[in-house]
Amino acid sequence: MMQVMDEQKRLRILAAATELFAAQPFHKVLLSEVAEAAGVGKGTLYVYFKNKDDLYLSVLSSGFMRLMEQLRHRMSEGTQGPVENLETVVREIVQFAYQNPHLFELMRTNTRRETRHRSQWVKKSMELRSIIESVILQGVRTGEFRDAHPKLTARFIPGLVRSVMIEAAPIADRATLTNHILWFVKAALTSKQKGENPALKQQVGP
Amino acid sequence: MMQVMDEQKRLRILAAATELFAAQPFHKVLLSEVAEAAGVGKGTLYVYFKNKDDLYLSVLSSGFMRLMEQLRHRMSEGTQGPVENLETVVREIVQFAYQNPHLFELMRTNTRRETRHRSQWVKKSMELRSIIESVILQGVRTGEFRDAHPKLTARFIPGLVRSVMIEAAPIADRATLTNHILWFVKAALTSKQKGENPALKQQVGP
Amino acid sequence: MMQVMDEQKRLRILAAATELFAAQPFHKVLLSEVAEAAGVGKGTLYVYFKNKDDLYLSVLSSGFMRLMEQLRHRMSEGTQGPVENLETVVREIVQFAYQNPHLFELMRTNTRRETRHRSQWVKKSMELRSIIESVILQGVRTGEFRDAHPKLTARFIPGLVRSVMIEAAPIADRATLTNHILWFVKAALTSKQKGENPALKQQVGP
Amino acid sequence: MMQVMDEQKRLRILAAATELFAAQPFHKVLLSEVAEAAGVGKGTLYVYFKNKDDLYLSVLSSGFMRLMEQLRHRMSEGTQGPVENLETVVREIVQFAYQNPHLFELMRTNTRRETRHRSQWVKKSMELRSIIESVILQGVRTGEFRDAHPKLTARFIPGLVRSVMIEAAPIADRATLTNHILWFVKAALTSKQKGENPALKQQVGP
DNA sequence: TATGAATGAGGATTCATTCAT
DNA sequence: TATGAATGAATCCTCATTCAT
Repeated sequence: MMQVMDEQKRLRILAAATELFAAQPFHKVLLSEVAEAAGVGKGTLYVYFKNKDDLYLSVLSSGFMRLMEQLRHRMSEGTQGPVENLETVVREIVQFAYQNPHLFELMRTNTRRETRHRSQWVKKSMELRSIIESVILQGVRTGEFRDAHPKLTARFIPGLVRSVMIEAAPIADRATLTNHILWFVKAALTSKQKGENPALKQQVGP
Repeated sequence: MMQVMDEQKRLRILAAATELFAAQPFHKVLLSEVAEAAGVGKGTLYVYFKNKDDLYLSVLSSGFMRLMEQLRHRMSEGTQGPVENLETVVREIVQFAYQNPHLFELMRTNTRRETRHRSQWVKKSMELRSIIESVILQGVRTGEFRDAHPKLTARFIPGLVRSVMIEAAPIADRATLTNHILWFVKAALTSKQKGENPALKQQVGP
Repeated sequence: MMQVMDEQKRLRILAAATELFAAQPFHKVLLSEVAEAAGVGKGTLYVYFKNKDDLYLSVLSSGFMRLMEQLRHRMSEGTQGPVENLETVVREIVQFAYQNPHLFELMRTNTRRETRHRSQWVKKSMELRSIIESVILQGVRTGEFRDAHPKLTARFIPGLVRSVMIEAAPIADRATLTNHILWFVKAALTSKQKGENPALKQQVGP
Repeated sequence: MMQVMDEQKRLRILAAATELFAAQPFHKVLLSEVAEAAGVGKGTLYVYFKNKDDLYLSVLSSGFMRLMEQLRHRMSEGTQGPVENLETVVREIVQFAYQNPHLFELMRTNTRRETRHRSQWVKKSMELRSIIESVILQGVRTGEFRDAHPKLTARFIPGLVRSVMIEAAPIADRATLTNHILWFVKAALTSKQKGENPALKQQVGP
């Protein structure tokens, strides 16, 4: 009854909302402001989104999907060695974080919540993890990386990037940050350090 | 007026608020729920806290200060080698994260919000960073660590821990997680990797 | 402009609106629902009706006029005794009520609302009353009926039918209801009961 | 958590709402007006009522209960003959209709709808019917009344009164109306008319 | 000090109506 | 003539905050 009438308008709203939600906490963002920023009427928001929550979740969800799109695209461009691939992945995430600073800050928890967005989010989230994991596994296979728990590592790398972006951005420029993150991750994975990661008490789940 | 009469009550409120703020975004947390969870009247909240923002900041601030207390205490117990010290710091943070899971999830951005707490937060935050940084510097000095930007590293280590706790906790037990974090950080810092971190374009700020 | 082009469409809208208005109070009936039920676009409603109020009044008015048409037709078919005429009138109203259950439920108050329909309504309403009244007067003249205030009686007979239809329909079949109403009205008007209806304090108006 | 804090205030709100809902259609009644008329803040309405619908239903429900209260009270005052009892019942209903003209108009359909009010309404509704029915049965037993279907008659008498009040009120004074209704009902029930109400096709339900 | 009923500013949401196509 | 996407005025409702007890 409303489906995709004007995708352009939907995107304009999404863009305006992204900016505003990133700049202020949820409850300070007025839908009237979103509407004005998007150049549409207040009622129009409700044509494209169920309500404020839905709009917010859509902002998160769509941003995340954009990241995945780019990542999948880059990864499919010919095969590289694990180090190169790791660089690509990390650079891509960092670049995305720089291009969507607000959005990246928003990628916290809140996705736990209900709704139709949930499933898409979970799916994309898993896809991201598996891309990272496969890169690590590739390195382990070639002997260039060492990692007793690629699954764990894969899970927290995006969060690590986010953490750096938020905490360290104020004191370093983009190139420095990117290099530092890359160095840190590569250093960890290529380290010859021994004796760590003793036998696991418990199997690591999926 | 508002001279705290019952510290126990204040702590009960803080504990209830911590849990709720960790479980939901700020605007979904109702003060009536906080009051009920704490077993006090709604009005009582205003005896101990200026308003909702103040309560929120107090939650962050108080938890963070607890962490600092412990950390400073542990660090003052005799001098150790940099690796041991790093282990201590990381273990302490992880332990704190386990003991205050809700609080730890809260350590997001929101430091934007100003109030009287702001300054305390900034101060404690700086203290934590400088402890971590000094440990890294110690290692660099002894040649056991390599790090072109200890300041940056110091900044994101707490966030790294947070990220791991949140993302990876569901699929691994405590010991595994702790070891994995320790390994990752130590591996990175002790790596003999070369060629990374070229000259900085810009001075790294304070 | 707005010259009705498709009488069929107009009737479809009217029928859909009748059903919906009968099922829910005015403010719960959405024009979007009416449009959908009628199988037309929302904007089309405004081609045939000035606004929501106008549509509502048209529903009442058109239905009522249909009743009057039938009634006038039946009454013109030769002259009968007052009892037969009363039977005809009541049966006709009951039959109409059965054929237009939704519409009949709608015959509530709302004549308050003004518009152009108002006058038509009032006119038709008066015509119905006067038919009923004339039948009663006929009976009074022949001595078969007794009624100190035919005007009053004439006014509430349609409402009486409506009341029976709504309240009693769930527990009795059509024949039973019809007979019961007929019996009730005839019994009242042919009763030999005395002593009631003392002198009126005030003239009964038009 | 809110239950019956100040019954007086609840009644003030109910009274104000009754007046306003009777004077205008639902959607024209503003809660801000109700609040002002009741001398309370807007938010207070929501302490005592779930929402606008709930307030509306409460108005209907409470009014109806008031009628039942009075009626039950009057009926319990000593035993009378069926004619006297019928007079009492009808007079009581008429009197109530005069005292609550708006409310009486409201007693249309809308109760079909959901909610907690529903059950109370149904219960009171049944009680009213059974009082009327018992009076009719009493008369049938003493031979003073004739009625093949007291259940049906009992069901529509309140609606009959309502109908008269609405349709005929504009042209007659109170005494005239009351007497006319009484005469009509008594005339019908005491009529010696014969031959009506042939065998029923179907049992009359509860 | 503790409370929770009362409040009303603030903002999300609805839906009749318009108008470009 | 027919449409339905767009609109924003109109209002319901929320919830942090106050204050009398």
